[in-house]
Order: sequence, then C-alpha cells, then structure tokens
Amino acid sequence: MPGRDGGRLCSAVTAKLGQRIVAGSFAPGEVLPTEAALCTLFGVSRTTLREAVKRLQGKGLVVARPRNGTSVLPTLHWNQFDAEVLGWRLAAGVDADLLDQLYEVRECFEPRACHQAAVRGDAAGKARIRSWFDAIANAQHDTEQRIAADLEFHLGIFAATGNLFFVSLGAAIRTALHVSFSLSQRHTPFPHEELRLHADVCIAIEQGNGPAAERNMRRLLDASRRTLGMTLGMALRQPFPKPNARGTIPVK
Amino acid sequence: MPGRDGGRLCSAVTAKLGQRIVAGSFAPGEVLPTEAALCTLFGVSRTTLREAVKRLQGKGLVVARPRNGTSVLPTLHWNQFDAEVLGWRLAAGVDADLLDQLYEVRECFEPRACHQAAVRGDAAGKARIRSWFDAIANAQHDTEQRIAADLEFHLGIFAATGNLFFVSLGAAIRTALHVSFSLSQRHTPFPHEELRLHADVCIAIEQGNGPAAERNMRRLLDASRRTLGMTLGMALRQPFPKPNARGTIPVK
DNA sequence: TAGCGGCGATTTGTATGATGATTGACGAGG
DNA sequence: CCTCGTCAATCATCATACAAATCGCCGCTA
Repeated sequence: MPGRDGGRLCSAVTAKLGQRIVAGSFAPGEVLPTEAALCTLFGVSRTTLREAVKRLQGKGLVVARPRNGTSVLPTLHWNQFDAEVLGWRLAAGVDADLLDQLYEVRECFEPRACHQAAVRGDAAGKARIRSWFDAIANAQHDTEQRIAADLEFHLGIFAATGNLFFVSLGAAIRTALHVSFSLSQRHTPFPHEELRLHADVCIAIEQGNGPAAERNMRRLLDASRRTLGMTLGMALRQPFPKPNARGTIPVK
Repeated sequence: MPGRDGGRLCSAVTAKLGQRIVAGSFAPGEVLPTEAALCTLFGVSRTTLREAVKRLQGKGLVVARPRNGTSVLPTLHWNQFDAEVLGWRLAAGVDADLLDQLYEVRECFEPRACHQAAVRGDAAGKARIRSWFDAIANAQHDTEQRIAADLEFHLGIFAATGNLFFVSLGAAIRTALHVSFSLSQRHTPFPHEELRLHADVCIAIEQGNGPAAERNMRRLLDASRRTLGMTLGMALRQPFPKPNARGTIPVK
C-alpha cells in the first residue's frame, strides 16, 4: 500500500478535522467554524483546508452551503464503511457498542465469505489463506506478528471470494480488526484452542466444503467475541442464534 | 437529503471523472492526464479540479504523487460501499456480475438486519416499516411509487436495527436497489405473491419474531433474485444453499 | 401594525498566478 | 557497469481576487 495520503498537509488537516468531528468536538447537528477560522486554527491556506473539507464531504461527514456554512451531518449520513472514518471512530475511543456492531457485521459477512471462498475460490487464493494460517501457527510466541498474520488470514478469505464488496469491507474494517485482535488475542485463555478453530476454517476452505467453512468461521467468531467480552469485562450482546442450530450443536 | 453535493461545478467534475474511471476510460493501473490537461478537458480551474480529485482520493479511486502524476488505483482499493462509486459503476452499465455480487451482499445483511429489527427494534421503527409496507400495498398500480416505497421499506429495516453500519450499507446500495427494483419489479410475474412475501417480513418483525423475520427475508430475496434473473434473461449464479435446507433444494 | 420586497453582508464557490517540494530520468564520472 | 548529482516535470501549498448564493435587516406599502 503506497502512500495513499497524497498531500501530507492536506491529509493531516483531513485527519485532524475528521477526528474532531467523529469525536464530537463539532456537534453532529450544525456549526463548524468558517473556512477562514479553520484556516487560522490549523495554520493552513484556504486551498488546503477546502481540499480537506471536500474529502470529508465525500465521506458524508459534512455538507457545505454558501452563507449557511459547513455543517456536520448526523451520523446517519456518514459512510461507516470508510476506512478513515472507522479509524477515526476507533481513535476517538474504543467503546463496546462500536465493537459490538462490528461483530454483528462480521457475523453477517465472514461466514458467507468463507462459504464463497471454499466453493468459488481458486487455488492461489486458498494457498494464500493457508500460508497466512501457517504464519499464525509459526508466530505463536510473537503476539504482534501473530495479530498481523491473523488479520491477513481474514482479509485473504475476503479476497478469495472474488467479490469486490467483500474485499472492500475487509479494507474498511482492517484497522478495526487490528484493534479487536490486539484486545482479544493478547490474553487469549486457550491459544491452541483458537489456533485449532483457525485450522478448521482453513481446512474446510481448502477442501471446498462451503457449509463446513461457514460453520467453522461462525464458531471462530463466537469464540473471539466471547474472549473479547471477557477481556473488556463487560457483557456484549449475545451473538445471533445460529440458523442451523436445531437442537443440540454437534460438539465438535 | 439536502443537496449534499456542495459545489455544483466541483461535484459535476467529480462525477465525470469518477464515471470515466469506473467505466475504464482511464485504465486502473496507471496514467491519468496532468492537472493542467484535465483542467482544459473539463473546462474548469485547477482549484475545482483538485478538489474533485481529492474527493476521488478519499474514495480510494486514485492516488497522486509528485512527478509521478495521478494514477488510478486497482479496483481492489476502491471503496465499493461508497454510494457515488457504486452509482457510477451502475451508470457505466448494469452487468449481471455486479448485480450478482450485490445480491450476495444483500443475502448477507438483510436477513440478519430483519432479525435485529424484529428483536431489538423499537415501536417507532417498526411502525415506519409497516407504513412503508402499506405504501407498497396501496401503490400496486403505480410502478414508480411502488418501487420507491419498496426501497424505503428495506432501508427502514436497516434503520430499525440501530446498527449504524447497516444504515450506512443501506445508503450505499440505495441506488443499486432502485435499479434492481426497476429491473425486477416492472415485470413481476406474481405481484400479489411478492406482496405477500413483504407482508410476511413485516409481520414477523412487528411480532418480534427474529428467526421468522430472517427466514422470510431470505425467501423474499430468493424470489427477487429469481425474478431478476428471469428478467435479465441470463443465469445468475444460484443463491447460497440455505443453511437449514438439509436435503434437496426446491427445484424452483 | 402586518405583510412584502429589495438591498446588503456574510460565507462558500471558482478562478488565476506563483512558489516550493518531491521524485523519476538522464547524463557525467568513477 | 555502477554510483551519484543535476535537472525537469508534476503535484502541493499559498495568496489574492471575484462571483454566486443566501439570510436577515430595513424600509415601503396597504
């Protein structure tokens, strides 16, 4: 990933302003100082500031109208799937609600993505997933590296589906996953248990067994959510009842 | 939704350039003319053009580096969940692949969203869903209005979940849904059948019956996908085997 | 006094020109 | 052949000016 930032200053201003907005310093109803005021506030020219505002506008955070000023849109209009927006939200503080909603999204996507990767993925994609799994296994004693490998493992599954929306989703929640992993994996009670769950997913995908891959990923997410809940010391909402849970769940 | 466009000219340039990029006129590997050339091409000043490029940059479509020029990023980096990007893709031509991937996303999200809306939605949200359903029922002979109501019905479900990611997703695929509805609903073979499916979803949500709402939405999506496939006269990929379909899959 | 219409002030939108910073290409020298 | 320095192209930033849009005030009129 090359320096996608473009201008250094412009990106810095975009980030500063965006962070302040998502942090609530600028109320999501109205206001926002005039361009001139923001220019002096950030110490940049009007051109740079306007380019930053334009980027925020593209993310649905603000809307500018002559005479009216630039107002912050309600969170309803924000593009929550924008990597920067999500990153700023996380930077503003990791609240349980956000992580919870994120898990809901993951529980929607990742099992399906696993299914698709298993059924429709090509050999190269599956090999990449396997290699990242190996990386996880080989980094059991290097937390940072294990987290990175875990992240790429999940993103690799998205990539293997061939569905660009899945890929885009992965990019969007990349930083969120990193934070989530950092929180939950650092104090995993049963590291080898978690490794086994990853292995189950990996193997099912390699074998092209869609339903199994889907089921195994669901289990992995459940375990991860539980661990994170314990780590945070707070009760996250319970995950969805699994659609195929008829009565008893096969014990393994 | 107020005029989120901001500047008229700037937005126009953003749209033109964005459309050309997603349409492939500017290859997704490199190139893109210099700022000066684009200025003369669109007949705007550098300020306006740069603001437009900054917006595209924020969507992950391009990256600008001195001396190197502004290059188009591979589609992998695009934020596919950006409403404008998706809109431009649709404007470039409705290909079956895109609609197919979109259905995959919908099949991931909407059943879950229904579950959440049923279980966690408040009375006001459910009332809104009901009112949009009534609007659908009352507009059986006005195609345009029925499509609009149908759109709001689905978006209302997202809104009722209380999960901002769902809401954002709804906003992103809004135009896609509109196109999809326009294609499939215009020649629905069994209008009252489809109305019944909507009613089933609506009622299950009102009753707070999560699993039923989820199941009914899945049925609705299946039917919609089938209809769209027939309308397009091409074989879209089969929907996922439903997790609770144990043996044979109903032949249609 | 109530209603209405025009005028001005404020803020964003657009345009232009100039200067700096960064980076790839080319050529000189070892 | 490799290394390094110079150069030029291009984006990044800045400063300034003018146009367009909109809100609110003020005066006019009935």
